[in-house]
Amino acid sequence: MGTEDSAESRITELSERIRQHDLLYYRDDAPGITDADYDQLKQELLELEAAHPELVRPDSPTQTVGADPSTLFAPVQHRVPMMSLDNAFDRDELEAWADRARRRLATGDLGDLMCELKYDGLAVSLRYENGVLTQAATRGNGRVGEDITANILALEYKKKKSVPHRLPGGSPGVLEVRGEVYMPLDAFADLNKQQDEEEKPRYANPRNTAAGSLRQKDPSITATRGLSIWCYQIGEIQGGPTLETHNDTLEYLRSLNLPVNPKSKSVSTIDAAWKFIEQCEADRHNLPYEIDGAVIKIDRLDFQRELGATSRAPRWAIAYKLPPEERTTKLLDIHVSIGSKGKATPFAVLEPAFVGGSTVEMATLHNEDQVKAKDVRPGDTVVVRKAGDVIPEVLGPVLADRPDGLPVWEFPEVCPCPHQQPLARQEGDAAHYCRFPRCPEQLRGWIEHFAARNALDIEHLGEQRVRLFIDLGFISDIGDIYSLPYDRIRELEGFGELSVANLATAIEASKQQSLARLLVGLNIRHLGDTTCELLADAFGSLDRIMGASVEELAEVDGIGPIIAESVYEFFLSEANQEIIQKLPKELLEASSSDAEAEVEALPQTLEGMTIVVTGGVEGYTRDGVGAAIKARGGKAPGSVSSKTTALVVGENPGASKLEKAEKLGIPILDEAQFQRLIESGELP
DNA sequence: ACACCTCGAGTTCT
DNA sequence: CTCGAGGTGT
Repeated sequence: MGTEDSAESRITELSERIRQHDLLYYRDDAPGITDADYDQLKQELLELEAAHPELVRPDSPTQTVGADPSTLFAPVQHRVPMMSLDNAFDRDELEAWADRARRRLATGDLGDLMCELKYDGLAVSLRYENGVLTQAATRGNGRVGEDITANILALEYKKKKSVPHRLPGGSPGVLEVRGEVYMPLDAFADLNKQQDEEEKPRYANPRNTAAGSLRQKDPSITATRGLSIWCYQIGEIQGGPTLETHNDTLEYLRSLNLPVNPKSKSVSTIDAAWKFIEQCEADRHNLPYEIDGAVIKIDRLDFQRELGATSRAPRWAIAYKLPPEERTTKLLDIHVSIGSKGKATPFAVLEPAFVGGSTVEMATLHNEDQVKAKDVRPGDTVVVRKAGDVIPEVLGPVLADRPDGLPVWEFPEVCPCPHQQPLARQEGDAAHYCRFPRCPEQLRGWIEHFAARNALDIEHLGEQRVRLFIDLGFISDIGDIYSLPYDRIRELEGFGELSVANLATAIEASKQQSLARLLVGLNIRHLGDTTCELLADAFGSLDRIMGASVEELAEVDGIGPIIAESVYEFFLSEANQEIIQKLPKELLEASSSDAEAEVEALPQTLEGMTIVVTGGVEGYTRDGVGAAIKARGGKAPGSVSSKTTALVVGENPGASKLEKAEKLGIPILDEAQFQRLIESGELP
């Protein structure tokens, strides 16, 4: 009894003292105690609480309210949606935004503008109730994010620029703050130094590493990553002061010891805002953290309310995206890769260059004409960038740096595989092809294609293993996949009992796949997912497709003479017929997918509509969205055209589709509107 | 014959 | 994402 009492009073005392020191540290910026002493107090409290869990109070300074590990990454509904921002890529677009806003405002005047940096990190929401951090969540899709309270609490909160667990006295009943969690460049450098010392792979860039760090299941790992945060917005506030401008908001957040970036600037003209942007661009690499642009906001909050928001972004703010980074590097050589159907694609082999957040060593050059048009030659210095922020692209040579007499690159005459068979380009074609039927490169491509997700979907049979099995002579066509010598595989290095079993199970499961997927796996020229589905639906069985004439094949809507001929030719080949004989009976008897029954069961709400999706939609995989649209009678092509009924904009949308849809005046839907559309077929 | 949709294929890196 | 090319409608 006595120990319980003394423990309780000691806990109270420790909590009080720690809270006092927190206040001194945060509010007054004047630590009243050394770090070591502070840590000792904290340690004692932690130990006491561990010994007497029933005495742990929710507002204890060690707490971890809502930080129950089981809630980590649980969905969190944002009470006020976390919207994304519209983008401007040049001065004209910035002016256009300002004009639109001016026209919407009764006064016709924007008032002051707040210019802020756009930090390259992860948007998060922090919820304080009565001054205590109760919940932290990722942005997610803007409406629903993931609970990361435990990870946020684990950040070294005594360090400035990190997240305080408690706010100073007099803070509002409810305060939901938005900010960007980022990894400072020095923390990133330290982490990589550590990786080097431990001979582990380096992390590619601070943004992804910050994201990965916040996604740790073990918060103590997150704690070591040196993450920081910049707060820049209030989502919800109850019982706080009256704020009139965004500038007030920033000042207020600062007064609560929340880290607010000092580089924000208030200006009164678009001209000055543009100057700020230019300054950002110039300073970009002198900052201790990464930015990817600037944000311009209308300062007065009453103006912000008057302007409101579109379905996806507020009208009172615009993000200026810095142009994708371009770098020069050496073009070491141009090699050719052979695709599963024999297509020879030239690609640039580059001196590794760090561009747009990752190191680039290769980039496709598409075909001979593209190489000629760009006139890039091995030995050139070339300009490289990331197209759409992801795919490396060679823009062209820096002619001034070209060595004298550098020879023009010629397309190789033979296949890079050991058989060195000729590569030929047919009249009217852009591509070269290797036509050697037993080309090992093509075989590898075919096997990979057969096992791929949209075909037979065989897990655990990836590039490495395909290569290995071909080299060992285990596989010389797709039929061999079903008679792999497991006894010998078991003896290979890197194959345990479990991995062999996994592989065997995955191969066994693939026998249940549909006819359409089998067709995809057969790797027939001109046939892809869509056309295979068409054929499967029209004929119902492989037998009937094999027995069909060119004319019968071409009768299918969407199949023309060229595809029909290609299919007919494929099945005419004796070699192919033999391979098909080797496939398991279940597969050969596969019928057009069972999904058909379900398709009919769904209400055909999207009949006659063509819905294009950009970005990821909550609750669906990328392919899944298309399937959901098609299952309801709609079409889901990959690009926007004048026939498009609506464009659905999800997470991380592509700029090109959005732009095109805007130009064509096609309705743009957010995820909520898309949900409604799917359910009822109603366009907003 | 032509324009405009679509589709397929190859591709990068984490 | 980008390029090339087949299919379809005018």
